[in-house]
Amino acid sequence: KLNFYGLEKNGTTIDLAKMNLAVHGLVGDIKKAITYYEDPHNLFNKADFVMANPPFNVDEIDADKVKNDPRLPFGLPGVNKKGKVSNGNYVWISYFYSYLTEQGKAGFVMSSQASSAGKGEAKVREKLIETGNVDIMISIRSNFFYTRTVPCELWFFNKSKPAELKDKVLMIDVRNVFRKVTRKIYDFSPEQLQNILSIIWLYRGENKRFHDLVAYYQTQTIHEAGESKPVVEAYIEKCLKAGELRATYKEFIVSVGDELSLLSKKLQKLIEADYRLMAKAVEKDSSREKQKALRVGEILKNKAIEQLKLVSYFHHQAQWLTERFPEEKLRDVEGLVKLVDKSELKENDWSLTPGRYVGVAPEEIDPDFDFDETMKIIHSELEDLNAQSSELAKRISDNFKKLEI
DNA sequence: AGATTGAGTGTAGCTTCATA
DNA sequence: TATGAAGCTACACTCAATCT
Repeated sequence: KLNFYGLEKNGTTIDLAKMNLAVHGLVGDIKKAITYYEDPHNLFNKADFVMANPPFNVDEIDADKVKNDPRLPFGLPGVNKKGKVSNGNYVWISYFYSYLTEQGKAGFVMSSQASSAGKGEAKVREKLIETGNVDIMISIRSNFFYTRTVPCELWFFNKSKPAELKDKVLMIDVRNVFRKVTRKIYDFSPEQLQNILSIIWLYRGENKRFHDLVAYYQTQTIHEAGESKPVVEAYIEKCLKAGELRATYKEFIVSVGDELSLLSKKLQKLIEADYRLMAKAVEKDSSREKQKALRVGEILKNKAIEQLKLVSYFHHQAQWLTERFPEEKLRDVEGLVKLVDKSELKENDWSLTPGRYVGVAPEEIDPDFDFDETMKIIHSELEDLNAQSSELAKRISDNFKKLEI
């Protein structure tokens, strides 16, 4: 059974935290406190797990008040001339570490600056790494927060690491793994989250879970292909030129693996092209009935495309994993992951920034982006807009003439 | 000592949305 | 459908601690 003990100085946030616990059916005690100076739950060496998202780069912690706090086992990170701790990040980090029991684990969000900061902060970091309990570091790109655009890093401590992983840190850089929710907000899709997690399974030797995930994606690809049948057939029924579409569909329904995904993409292209022909034909003769038929066609097209995309999507997920870890074992992957040991950290000023170790990823090609196709669409849109533009210019000019001033 | 940086700030001007 | 308030975005600019 888990008991939650929370600390927060903001009243509204306390209410939110309590609601969050209640909604998830959890029991917890959230106390109003300023964590820098107080430990009302007396958590020192008591927590099996620590989870936190502390404020970043705070510069108002009174150094005198915290300098003898037992929760700073690695010392003060540095004091500015105003008598404040120059940056609060390592106060938070030290506190989280000190709350852990002998087997405890911690995971928290942290400002990207902290993992490579110099001076006093580097000293604290060195001592922290020397414990051998820094487990995993993950870089997250900007726009994952709803209200701020800052990038961040996830830090994980583990005091019960197996002996062979002691003094090793798994560096993961997923700054180019994301899904766009809106123009300003990004997140991970459930599959992206699983894929990141599966790297950690390999690190922990839970290779079967990795294998099962790949197998799941493969089954799902076939399942989604099956689901595609009725929607694709519905479109073919109404389409303008059935020839090539029908032939490709015949191949599609009997194919497997890579070919299944390729044919799903080919079908998508053919359907898009056919729909464009359909739309062009209606423009010229826009009777109400034909307009209506076009709208039906558009709905059918969208349904078919959406479903076909799922086929290539799940196939792509399986491929993403097997390309990077072909033997279903952890290995260093350029730009994504590297298992680093203490000596390498030392050579790099004890930096814990994943990007520094994993290198730069080879540019990934968006599987859904087709340059020729996109160029064609943009070109035809431009032509329409140009036509409209010259039509409007002519009307404006005519209107001026009519004013006869 | 100078350059860089930032869970910075403020505001004009545009878009969106509810209302009459 | 016209109107105005609120919301949002892009831009210009701050300033001092930290970095080199």
